Amino acid sequence: MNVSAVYSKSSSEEKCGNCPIHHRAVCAYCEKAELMILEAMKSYKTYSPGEAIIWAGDEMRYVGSVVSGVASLSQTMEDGRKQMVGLLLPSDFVGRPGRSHAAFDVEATSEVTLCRFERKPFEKLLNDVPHLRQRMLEMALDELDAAREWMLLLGRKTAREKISSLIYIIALREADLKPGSGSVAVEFDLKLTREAMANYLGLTLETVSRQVNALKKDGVIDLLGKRQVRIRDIARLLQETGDDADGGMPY
Amino acid sequence: MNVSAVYSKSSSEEKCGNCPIHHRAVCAYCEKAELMILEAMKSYKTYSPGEAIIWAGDEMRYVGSVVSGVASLSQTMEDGRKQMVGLLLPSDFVGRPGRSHAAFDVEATSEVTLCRFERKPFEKLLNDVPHLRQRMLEMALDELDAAREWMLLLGRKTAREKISSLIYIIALREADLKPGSGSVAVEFDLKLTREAMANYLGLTLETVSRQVNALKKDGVIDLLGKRQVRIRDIARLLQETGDDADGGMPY
DNA sequence: ATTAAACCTTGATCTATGTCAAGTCTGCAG
DNA sequence: CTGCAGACTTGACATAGATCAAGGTTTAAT
Repeated sequence: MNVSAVYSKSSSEEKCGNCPIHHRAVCAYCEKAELMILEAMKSYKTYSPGEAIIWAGDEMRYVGSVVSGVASLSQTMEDGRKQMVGLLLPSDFVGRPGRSHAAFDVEATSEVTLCRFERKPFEKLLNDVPHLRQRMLEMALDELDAAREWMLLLGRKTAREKISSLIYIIALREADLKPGSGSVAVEFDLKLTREAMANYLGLTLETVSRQVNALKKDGVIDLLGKRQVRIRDIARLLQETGDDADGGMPY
Repeated sequence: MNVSAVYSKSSSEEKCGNCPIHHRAVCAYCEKAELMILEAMKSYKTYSPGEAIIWAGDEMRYVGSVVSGVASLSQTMEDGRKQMVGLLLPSDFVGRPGRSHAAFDVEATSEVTLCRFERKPFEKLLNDVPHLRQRMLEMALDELDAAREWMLLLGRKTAREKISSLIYIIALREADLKPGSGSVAVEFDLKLTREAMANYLGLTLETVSRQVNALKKDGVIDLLGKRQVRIRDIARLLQETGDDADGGMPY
């Protein structure tokens, strides 16, 4: 099923009220009247896997929200070393208001649908609509916390802990979107190649492959196809991440 | 000379107009009238080197700006592995509005003076004063960019590149505060122990020591005392960081 | 059905950085 | 001046993860 098609076709589906990410995105706090302004401004665009959404240094004409799919924010060094610096899942915001050019590359990892606004008018709106800027600040601060959690992972965790953390985080966000899945065995698609995972975790793809299979061998997860993962025991997985059982994790 | 004493003694020095960080801090866009509200609310507090400003999990009664000195934001794993996730230099903001408990540890690295506001009233102000929330959002987004730059460093750079990047970044901020120092040989105090550097860079202190001395041996920097550094050739140092000569660096 | 491209796995080996263990230097308290 | 603590350096050795190399699978196009 092609989820994005739903959003690019029928205009009756373009009502913000029906939007699956409405309660989490920048627009989360907006009221009816405010949503109508956004509705008038927005346009959907769908990108295919591997397609570039914007390159670092490009002029940033649009900003917007990920409606479906997974995109990656990344940086590349001159010699080709690449580091993902953000994983953009549904409801995450793309682009930085108040900056005319993109600081990082954004690429569609799976098929991605964006709900876009032209940057300039959106910046104006940000000044005029309190609910919008309040949510924007909140999201920026949440992302900052997430980035800092990730710094701990990159700087201090072992390869096994890194892989476990990634799977755990994706699982949490997946479970969140499909509510009602308590602590039953969670099963989902990673939507990332081994190489993409490696770039996110600061590892090589070979190490990712070895560690994923080690987690399988040790009975922490099952693999049903290369990217389809079932978590056998969430508590066990959490242990493997090296994180405090309770603490921090702002996800 | 004890800089902080200046700010904790005479009340004539507590005018925001005289404040050395006024043009960069959260209050940067505030007008006279707005500054007067802030002046009425603020209090200074000085911490000695090594002292904790707040621990992760503590209730966050105050937020505020670093006026002088260096503080570190960090996270510690149960087994003691520690990662700094932010270096707080003068004008940087401490604390997260909209959150009641601290997510990270904040410690004074050198002697640190903070310009503090009680969190609750400050949050209210953030809603009422457009200039304040505008700057707050801008600072959050800048920090997010900086955190992402740091993710590249942690995930992909070699030890030598990491050390070079750290020295380069501190040098830039130092030079910024003492304007007029063009591309002359910059000389400054790192204000960080080898261990603090290691925790920031995701290395061990031994590796930091070896690489700092290697940079000295290779004529990139001079050491005048353990933490006093002179950069012989800034362009050369920039090369050693592995970063694009032009691109990114949001500092 | 056959082939090719993209992705993934697995093995053998190498190396940057960590770990462990002595030291050295500096400044300060007595 | 002496000794002590904290910060730093240096060496020898260990190892996690990188690198290099060869196949294996899956998907989809011809």
